[in-house]
Amino acid sequence: MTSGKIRLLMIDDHELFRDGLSLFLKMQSDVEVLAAASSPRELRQLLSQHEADILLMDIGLPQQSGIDLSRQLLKEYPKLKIIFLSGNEGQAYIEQSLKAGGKGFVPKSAPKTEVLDAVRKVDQGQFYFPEGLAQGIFQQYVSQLHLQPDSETLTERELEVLRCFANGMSFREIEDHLHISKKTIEHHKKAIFDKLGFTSNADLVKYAIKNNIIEL
Amino acid sequence: MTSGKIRLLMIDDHELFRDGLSLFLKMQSDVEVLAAASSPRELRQLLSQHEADILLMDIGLPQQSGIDLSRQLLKEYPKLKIIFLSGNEGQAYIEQSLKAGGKGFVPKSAPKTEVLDAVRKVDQGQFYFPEGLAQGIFQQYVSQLHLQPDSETLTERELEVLRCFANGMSFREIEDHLHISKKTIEHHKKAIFDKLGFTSNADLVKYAIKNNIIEL
DNA sequence: TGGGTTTTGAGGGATTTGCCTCATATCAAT
DNA sequence: ATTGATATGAGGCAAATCCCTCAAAACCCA
Repeated sequence: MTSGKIRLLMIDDHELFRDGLSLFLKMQSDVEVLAAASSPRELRQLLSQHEADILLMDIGLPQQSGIDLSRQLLKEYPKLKIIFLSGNEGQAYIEQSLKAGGKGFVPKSAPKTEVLDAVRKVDQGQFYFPEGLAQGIFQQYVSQLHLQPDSETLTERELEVLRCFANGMSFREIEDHLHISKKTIEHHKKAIFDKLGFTSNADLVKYAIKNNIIEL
Repeated sequence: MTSGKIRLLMIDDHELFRDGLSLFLKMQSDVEVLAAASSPRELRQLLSQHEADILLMDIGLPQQSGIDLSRQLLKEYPKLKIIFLSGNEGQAYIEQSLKAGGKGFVPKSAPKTEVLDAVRKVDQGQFYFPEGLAQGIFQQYVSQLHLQPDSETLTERELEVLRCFANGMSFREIEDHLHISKKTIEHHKKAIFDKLGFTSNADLVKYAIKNNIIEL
C-alpha cells in the first residue's frame, strides 16, 4: 500500500522466531506488525480480523506446508501478498512457491535486513527472490510459468485426500477425519491416481513430499 | 556449575533465532551466553576459545545433523552438556539424541521459558526432556536403551524387501523380483514394521527416502 | 436454464494384505 | 551339540483395498 504503513501478518510455529522477527520489524517506521500466528487455524482467525498487505509465512509449518496453505489462502484473499521464509529446506522450493502464488522468498539464514527488503519490494508490487535471478529475466520466467500451469491439477478435496493417504491414514481413518464415506474416498483416490499416473501408494507419498503437501 | 553463571554456547544457522534466543537468555541473571555459532566450523572455533557448560544445538543444521555433530564433539569435550533444539522435526529424534549423548531436548515451538528450564535442569546434572516421561521412569528407560542398543538394525534381506516396498512393488512383484514367497515377504515386512515402529506403508516410504534407500 | 465440474455415495465381486500359528534349513557362536 | 539369529515357507481366516457401474446433489458459469 502506498499510503500508511505496510500492514503485515506472520505465521511461524516457533515463538522465539516470531518474537525476534516482529521485534525487529516493529522498529521500522514504515512497517506495522498486526499480529503473529502460530498455526494455520490461528492465522485464518487473524486474517478475518485484520486487513493485511503482506503475510510472512514459514514454509515448513508442522501442521501443513506453507506452500500448501498459501494456495488455499489465496483463494480467499487474492490480494494478499505472501512472502515465504524457509528454514533449512534450502531454496529447492522457490519454483513451487511461485506456482503457489508467492511473491517473495527469503531464507531464514539471511540477515535480518533481507526480510525487510523483501517486505518493501513486495509491498510495491515487485517480486523478491534471492540473488542469482536477474529481475527482468525472472519476470519472464514467471509469466512462462503462468501460461503453463499444472496440466493435471487436483481439486481441493483431492488434495485433502492425498494428504491423508500420504500421512499413512487408512480408509477408515480418513472417513473419520474428513467425514465422508469410504466410497467417496475410493472415488477421489482413483481420480488422483488417474490424473497423476500413480502406480502405487509409494508414488503418492513421494509426490506429496516433492510437492510439499506433507513433511518428510 | 554450582559457582557462577551457567556458561553456554549456541549453534543455529538462523541469525534471527540466535539473536532472539540469546537476547532472552542474556536477560537471566544466572546465565551467560558466551557466543553463538552459525556453523559447525564456527562452533569448534568457539569451543576451543571458551569453556562452556552447556551447548544449545539446533538439531537440523544444514551442513551436518546436530546429532551427528554432537557425537563428534563429545569425544573432544566429554563434559559438555548438549541440549538439542528441534524444529519441525517433531520428537522423532529424542531417542537418537539420547544415544548421541544429549542431555536435553526442547522443541523450538515450546515457550521460551522451557529452554531456560532445560538449561537449569541440565546444568544441575539432570536430564531434560519433554513432559510425558517421569524423570525416574525415564532414567530407567535410558539404561534400557543402553543395554539394548540397535534394536532397529535391519538385516540385508529386510533392507532389500524394504527397498521393494518403498519402490511401490506389490507382494506379487516382490515375489518375482526376489524369488521368495509371499509368506516370506510378509515375514520380513512385519519384522521391519516391528523394528522401526512403522504404522503405515507411508512411514516405510518416508524412512526409505530419509535413509537414502530409494530416490525421491 | 442448461451443461460442466466437483463432491458425494451405493452395490458387489475380485484382489491384496494383514495376522496368527507352525515348521524347516542355514550359519555362526557358545 | 545346543542355542540364537536369519531366511524360508504353509494354511487359513479376517480385514482392507481395488475395480466397475450407476447416480444424485451442489455449484459455478455462460
